Amino acid sequence: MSSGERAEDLTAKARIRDAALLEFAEHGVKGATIRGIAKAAGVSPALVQHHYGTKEALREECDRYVVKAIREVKDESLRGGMASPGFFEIAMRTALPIQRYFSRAMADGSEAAANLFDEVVAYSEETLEGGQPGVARPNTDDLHAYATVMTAMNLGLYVLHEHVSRALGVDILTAEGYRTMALAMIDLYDDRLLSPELVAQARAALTAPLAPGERPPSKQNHEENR
Amino acid sequence: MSSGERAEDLTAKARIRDAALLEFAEHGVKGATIRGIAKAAGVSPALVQHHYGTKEALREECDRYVVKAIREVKDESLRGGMASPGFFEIAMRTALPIQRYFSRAMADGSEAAANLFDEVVAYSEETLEGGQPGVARPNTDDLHAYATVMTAMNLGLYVLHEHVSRALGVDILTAEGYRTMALAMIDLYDDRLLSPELVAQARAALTAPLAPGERPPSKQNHEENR
DNA sequence: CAGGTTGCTGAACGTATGTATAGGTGGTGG
DNA sequence: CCACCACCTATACATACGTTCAGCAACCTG
Repeated sequence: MSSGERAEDLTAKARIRDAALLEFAEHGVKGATIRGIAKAAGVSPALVQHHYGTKEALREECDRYVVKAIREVKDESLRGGMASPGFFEIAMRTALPIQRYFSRAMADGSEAAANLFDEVVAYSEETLEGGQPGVARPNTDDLHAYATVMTAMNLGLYVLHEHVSRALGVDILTAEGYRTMALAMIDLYDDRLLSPELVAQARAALTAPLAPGERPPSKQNHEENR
Repeated sequence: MSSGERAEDLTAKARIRDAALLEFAEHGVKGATIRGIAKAAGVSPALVQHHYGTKEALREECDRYVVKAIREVKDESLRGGMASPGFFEIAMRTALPIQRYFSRAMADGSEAAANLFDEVVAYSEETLEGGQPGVARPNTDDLHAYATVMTAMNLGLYVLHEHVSRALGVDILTAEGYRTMALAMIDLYDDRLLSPELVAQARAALTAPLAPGERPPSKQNHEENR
């Protein structure tokens, strides 16, 4: 962690790992090449094999490294007795290549990413359940689904960071862009966007129309006329 | 959009396109192969080239097709004079392969996906600004950022559909799973999760703390002191 | 029926990529 | 000095991939 390392201070093995992090994040696991990673790390392609064996093993090492780094940040912020739900903190204190790799792994779908997702969901669920100071216990029948949706929404902002950054005109992976985004998030979370009537109506539409015995409609939706 | 077509009723060219949609969505643009697409479509690899020339051209055709389909659904729901912000409707009325392709394209990053994202943001912004019945105008200084974040969050649920579905125990791309997710979304949007104190605190922390000596952000909206 | 057009296939080619092998260099211990 | 070992490289090889090409069958069109 700490990201205080200068590129030249690292061993070749570590430089390869860091380069792989970025290449995998940029082009996806399939799109990244050993040769590209080697060039980015300033070594020969053969050295990549020598240290990590296969491309798949290198990817698993990246998974391990990223999971470990994120866990450390998470635990650290837990020990700090944080007030906020933790997303902000965790996001900002995690090094940029790790964020990018994690976001891409989420979309690409690796086992490690899946485990980490579930872990973040569980963590959110605990936080929401436990009632951190300033964080109300959500008003919902299904806290797990609530935490899942909330987690996916927050992570989604990073998975789509390219588009969010473009729309906002600032890279959200920088302090300035992150601030713009976070402020909008707070506005959104602090907002009661939908009127009580519309909420009730939507809830009714979603809970009712699955008639008993009816097979879930494959894609058509309910009649919404009046 | 109908999607009432049976697989065998389609021309080979259309079957190739449909197969490409799914293969691109499943493995990404780089991961999908001409041979794999051909096999899925039940044709020879050479026919893919014959109809679409190159892999890149095939991808562009998929982009066009998907953008067109989503626009049609969007326009249709607009003409219907919808009440809700539209995400639910648009999501549910779009055929599944198109959803999957679009979600993946968002993460992979194609030009068409970028344009569509911006378009959805603009559409959300108008909807929020215009004040649909039941939808309050958001309480924010930066409506564009608000709409951007909201759009990314909603789309993020689909980009991460694999993980959301796993955590929820139901495929959110089915009616039942979608219902579970949508109910949680409504709970979330209807909720004031953060206490006013915490919100104020977070806002203060985000607007103030650009360290002294650090260059002030060029893009700030108003009131920057300290 | 001749000629052409359309839809489609099998085989082949050039290239990029993951991986395996042999070798080379520099420092360290005996 | 020699042997060893960790670190690193150049080369080679097999595979998978995108793409090209020649040709076949069916269907018009005159």
